[in-house]
Amino acid sequence: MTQVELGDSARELAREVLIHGPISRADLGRRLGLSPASLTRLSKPFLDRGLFVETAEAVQGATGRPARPLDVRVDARRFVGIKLTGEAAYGVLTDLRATALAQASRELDGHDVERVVDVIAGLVAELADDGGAALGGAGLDGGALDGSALGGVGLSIGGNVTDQRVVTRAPFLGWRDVPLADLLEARLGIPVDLENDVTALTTAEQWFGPARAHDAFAVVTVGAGVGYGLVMHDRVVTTPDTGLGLGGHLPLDQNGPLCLDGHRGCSTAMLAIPSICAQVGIALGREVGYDEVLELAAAGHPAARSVTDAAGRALGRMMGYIANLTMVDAIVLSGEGVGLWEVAGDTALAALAADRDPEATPVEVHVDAAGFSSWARGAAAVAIQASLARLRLPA
Amino acid sequence: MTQVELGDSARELAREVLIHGPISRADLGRRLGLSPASLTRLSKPFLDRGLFVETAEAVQGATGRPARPLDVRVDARRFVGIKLTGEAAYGVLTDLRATALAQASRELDGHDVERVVDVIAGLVAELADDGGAALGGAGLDGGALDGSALGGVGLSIGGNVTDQRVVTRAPFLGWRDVPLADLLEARLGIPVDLENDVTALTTAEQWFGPARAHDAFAVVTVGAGVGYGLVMHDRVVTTPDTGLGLGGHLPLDQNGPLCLDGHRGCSTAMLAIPSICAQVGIALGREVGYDEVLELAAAGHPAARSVTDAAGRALGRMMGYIANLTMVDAIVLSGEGVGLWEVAGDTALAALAADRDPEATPVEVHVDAAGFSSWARGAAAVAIQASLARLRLPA
DNA sequence: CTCCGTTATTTCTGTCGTAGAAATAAGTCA
DNA sequence: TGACTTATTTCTACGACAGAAATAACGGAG
Repeated sequence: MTQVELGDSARELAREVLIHGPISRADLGRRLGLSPASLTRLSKPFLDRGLFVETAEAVQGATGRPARPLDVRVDARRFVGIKLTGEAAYGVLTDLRATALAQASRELDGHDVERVVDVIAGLVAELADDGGAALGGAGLDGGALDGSALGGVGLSIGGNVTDQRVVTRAPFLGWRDVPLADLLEARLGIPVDLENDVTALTTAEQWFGPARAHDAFAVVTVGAGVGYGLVMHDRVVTTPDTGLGLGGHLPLDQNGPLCLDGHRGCSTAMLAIPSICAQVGIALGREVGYDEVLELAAAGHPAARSVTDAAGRALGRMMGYIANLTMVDAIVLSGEGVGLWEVAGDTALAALAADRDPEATPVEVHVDAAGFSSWARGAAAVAIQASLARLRLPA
Repeated sequence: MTQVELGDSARELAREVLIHGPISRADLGRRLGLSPASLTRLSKPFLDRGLFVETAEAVQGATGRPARPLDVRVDARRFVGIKLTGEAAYGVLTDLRATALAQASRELDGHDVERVVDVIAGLVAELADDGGAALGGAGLDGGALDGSALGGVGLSIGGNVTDQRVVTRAPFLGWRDVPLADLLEARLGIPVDLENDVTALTTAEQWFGPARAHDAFAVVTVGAGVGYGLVMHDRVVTTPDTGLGLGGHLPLDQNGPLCLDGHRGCSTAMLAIPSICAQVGIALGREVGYDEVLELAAAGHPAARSVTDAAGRALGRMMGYIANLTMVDAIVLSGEGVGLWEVAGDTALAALAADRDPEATPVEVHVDAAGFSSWARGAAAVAIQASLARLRLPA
């Protein structure tokens, strides 16, 4: 009756049920290449623990013993995801499938590490309280599975993170080698896992997003800048350069505006919110917000229309490069700037089609309209994933 | 003493020794995550069969029991690789590491399947004879391992191949659904494996190329067209679109010439041999061959220089897109058009650097100067890989 | 020259994860 | 009600693995 960490097959089973549940043992066996006997053996500890539940699936007209599909108990634990920027911490409370239950944010009053830790801890406590979840929670393998405890906190940040423990580089905060996970765990008393923000968001899309059935897809985020993530062979691609934002400065339009780095018509210059607002603002002779830009474009205002059309063509071209070079057939658009899709999505698709062999598989484009909270939700996904990785069940 | 197919660990061991040998069991254990006991158990059948050999590595000054590195017997079998185009079949005879031992080619006298099969069979027989290897050979698990027999034939083709058995689409030959592997095996009496030509070449670079230590890299081929292959997480990326040549028409220079499909400044228009020759030919007012173009450019001829510089910038830009979007840090250039690198490689590297974050990992560029025979060698690599996949050893 | 220390490899043995086969279960349909 | 189908469980054997100990082959110090 000792608790042991999950073997490879058990871990894959847990992930498969989390992502595709409810699902029968027979289907799981087919997907995982395991025998019926193994499925029974491997699922029993999860069922005994209460992490898996069986649902009754009414399938009318099918012969044979009815399947007893397995699912995860989504409210077993709550998780908090925090997206940290240079100005604020944005948080979301979620269940085991990263479904947002509450959200909140707090501004930072400076970049001093201890002050930031204070703000984050306060935000976590607020979110936990909102969801009726106690701090000082336990992993998935101890205590009641009734959503009354936090399973963990995920925190994502623009920059480089090492081993999910240390922020090695965070340009917006001016940080180097900050052991943020340890500091937060000391304050909160629950596990904390860090990740680069684009990698975190990509992880969320891999496990919980509309492209989760694809074993290869790309993620493009549009916001203050342009971010880019990639999943190949069912694994998020990360390298030592993750955090530099290599997708943020692709040449897309040689007649476009300049970005801060002096690149004419690169992805950030063409797509980022500040750049789009600035271009339209010049034409209007006044500052203009992003929502207004999109409204003006939707209403046919010439200057707004011109800028968003060029942005749409640039986005389509970027998706063409992505699909043709990474050979993915699904792309997820996320971030607070995806409102652009409403006014320029058709233009983007036309540009993509122009750069793509007509015989090639069509590229699915999924738009995650959740806006900025997707970043925090990505952080929650990191916490969920880490929680599963730490899980130990009776042998 | 029954013969069984290799388990996963044994197969990985064979591949690791083939790619990185000579290598000690201790190092193999570290690379494969296996215990010393497992290394001994798994390597014994290979040693008994004579496929592995032990080398004595003189390491002066090291303490402890000297290592007995394992290597493959490269001359255990010969392999033939055939690259089939619309006009000819090009062949190469290799050893177990795809090292070319002989090469030959034969023109096709039409696209009739039976006639093409005749030409290929003749070419294989010629190459086998050149290398003193008998047809009607055996797999790696039967007969003497002395290079006196062919282990198999690989054949690569531009287009789509299914299960390494059927050419489902070959535009240059006008073929659809041709069971070429069966037809050739009936004629030759040895295993034949088919593959898309870019996938085959990518496989060869993965197992035997200078980038083989990277678990992710891209391959760009320059020739009559432009081809593109990708390895991610140590696996060649293939999709149903493999064969369409999605890397062949990337927009790279909006002031470039047109390709046959009407794309201005796409990769084929900028880099392919026929396009470069045509551009220089227009300036010279006469037809000009590729070798002459490169010579003129090297000598500073203005028109040739201009065309190859533009091509270099386009290549650099393409490599920038590849590295930034696939996150690889190695790119292999191959094909009969890589002579371009001699005259425009510096220009290409400068263009790549301009599109790449200066803090990002430098991208290694490897140039495979073997020319057209790389295609045939790629086909041989497919045969070698398939031969290993079919291997059965005593339990 | 002998002994000690180090590293590599082999041998022995037990453990663990797996699947095949049979049994059991729960439905539909005639 | 019985036959058939499909799902799941139980029982049992097998194979792959690693831990530990033994063996091997060196270099270096005394």
